[in-house]
Amino acid sequence: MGQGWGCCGDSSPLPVVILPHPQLQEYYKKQQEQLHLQLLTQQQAGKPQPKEALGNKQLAFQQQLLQMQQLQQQHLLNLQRQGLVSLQPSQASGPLQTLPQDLPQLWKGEGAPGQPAEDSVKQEGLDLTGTAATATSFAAPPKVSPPLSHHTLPNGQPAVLTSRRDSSSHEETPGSHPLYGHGECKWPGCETLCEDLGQFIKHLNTEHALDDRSTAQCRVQMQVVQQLEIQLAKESERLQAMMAHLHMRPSEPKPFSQPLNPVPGSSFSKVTVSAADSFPDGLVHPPTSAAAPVTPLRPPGLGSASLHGGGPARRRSSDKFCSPISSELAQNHEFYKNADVRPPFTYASLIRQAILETPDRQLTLNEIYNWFTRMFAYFRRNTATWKPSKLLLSSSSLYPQNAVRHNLSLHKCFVRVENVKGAVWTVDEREYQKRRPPKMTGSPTLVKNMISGLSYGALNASYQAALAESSFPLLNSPGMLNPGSASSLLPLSHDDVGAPLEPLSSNGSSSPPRLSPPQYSHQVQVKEEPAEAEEDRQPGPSLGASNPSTSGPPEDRDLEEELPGEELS
DNA sequence: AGTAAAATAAACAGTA
DNA sequence: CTACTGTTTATTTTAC
Repeated sequence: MGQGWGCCGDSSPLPVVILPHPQLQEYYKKQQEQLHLQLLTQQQAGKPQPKEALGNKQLAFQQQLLQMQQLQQQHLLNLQRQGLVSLQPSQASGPLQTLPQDLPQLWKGEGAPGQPAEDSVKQEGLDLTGTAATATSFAAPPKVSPPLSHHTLPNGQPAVLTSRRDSSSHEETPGSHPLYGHGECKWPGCETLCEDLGQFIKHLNTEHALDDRSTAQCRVQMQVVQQLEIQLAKESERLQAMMAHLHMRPSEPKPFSQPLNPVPGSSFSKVTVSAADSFPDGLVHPPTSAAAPVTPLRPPGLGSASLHGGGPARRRSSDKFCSPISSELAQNHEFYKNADVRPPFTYASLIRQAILETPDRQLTLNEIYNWFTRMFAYFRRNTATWKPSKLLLSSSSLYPQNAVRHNLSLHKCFVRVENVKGAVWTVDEREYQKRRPPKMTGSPTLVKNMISGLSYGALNASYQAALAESSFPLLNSPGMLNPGSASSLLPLSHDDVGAPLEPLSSNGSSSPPRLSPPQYSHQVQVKEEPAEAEEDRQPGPSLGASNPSTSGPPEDRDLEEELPGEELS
């Protein structure tokens, strides 16, 4: 090795945490404080209140701050789900450590842990009231007593830390009320205890009827929300900028960050497909322009799998279930494209993916090269690894080389087909499936599910669940775990489905070129079997020449039953 | 510790 | 001869 593994040095086991929880909370507390003050002033200026009302107002504000906090925590959660904010291992020292080993490498880079993030966060702060206070206070040790500190819950726990209480408002049961939770009225400033919903409703109607006070409180609440939205927009914007910045310079510590917009599911497939399809062949992105930060990237949320990159040298770790490659790739397509992270897939699976992504299911060697460099910033940046062993530093357009060629030649699953223009490479799906014995690791659940041949959705879910479970506990939040559905729309998604457990049926006709059989006119070279024991399969012919025409779209051969009982290994 | 698979490196042959 | 493509062998790493 020793080639240009630029940013991915080996072994630097300390994950750099961007925003440790405590800091974030402090930060948000500060924001709340500011907001609190500001709102207070607004209120007072706007319309003078009787003293008592003011006291009441303060209570109301506190309540609102709680809500605001809740929003913020949700935001934080979102960030965490996206992997933008790693969970401070420091606090959850133990089990959390299942974080992908490569994570450190992603973060590793330059020195001071947490520095950049902290800087960027504190530099702006909440500008409701002039940033100075906010900025400094954030940087300052958390001794600043939050305005809410006196607002403690019965158990003495600062309200700040008990989002649980508020969160109930989101998970209401049919018979509940947004303003009623945990037996008390959640109207800003009102914590009246109500035995049941009925009583609460009564209370609501009497105490919080339509009057000046209620409307004023409502207005304040609106402002709170508004401010939060503004703040959110700002933070999002900043995040985008950070992303852009980092993508532009992959040599920087590379968080697996993604712009906001965790568009769940829906747009994923579109983005991916279009991106994959839209690239003209042979187009190689200039390394420098790699950034496409504006597009809604999706988090490599799946966590570990996607982060298995880099490493001291090579690591194909997840290739055991490397079948999810296309979905994983689909989901994190943008990520790999921009982040200098080694994709956790084997060359073979990547090559296959490249080939299968094309309508014809065939690629020339050069096109495969291009696919690699196009799809993976990593391969763009580590061209040294790719260059032919020979020497030529000069020969410009030589990127992926030896490894790809080697793999193409080595694996029986890659079949060379000659057409008029030259030779193209295709995939013999059957061979590809064979070459991976169903030994897989991962969570027992995952394995079980795979073996029992659950639907892709289930499989994918459990896969993700397993990953999330082991790596990113917070990923378990409902929102983020469903990309499976999206990816299942992808033309290639079926490949993963079948891959892990269900080798494709012998028809394996693994997609004869759907469009242009003519090209296969010439000879098909069948690879020599090292082990002569396999006479029953004819990879080559099954592929190209034979059964041309119709062979429906790939989707057809989806989950064909029957697996070739025979092993091979 | 042993093994299989993959990554990596490199030599070499064929062809345009 | 050079560049590219393709095959093969050897070694090292990694995961199991």
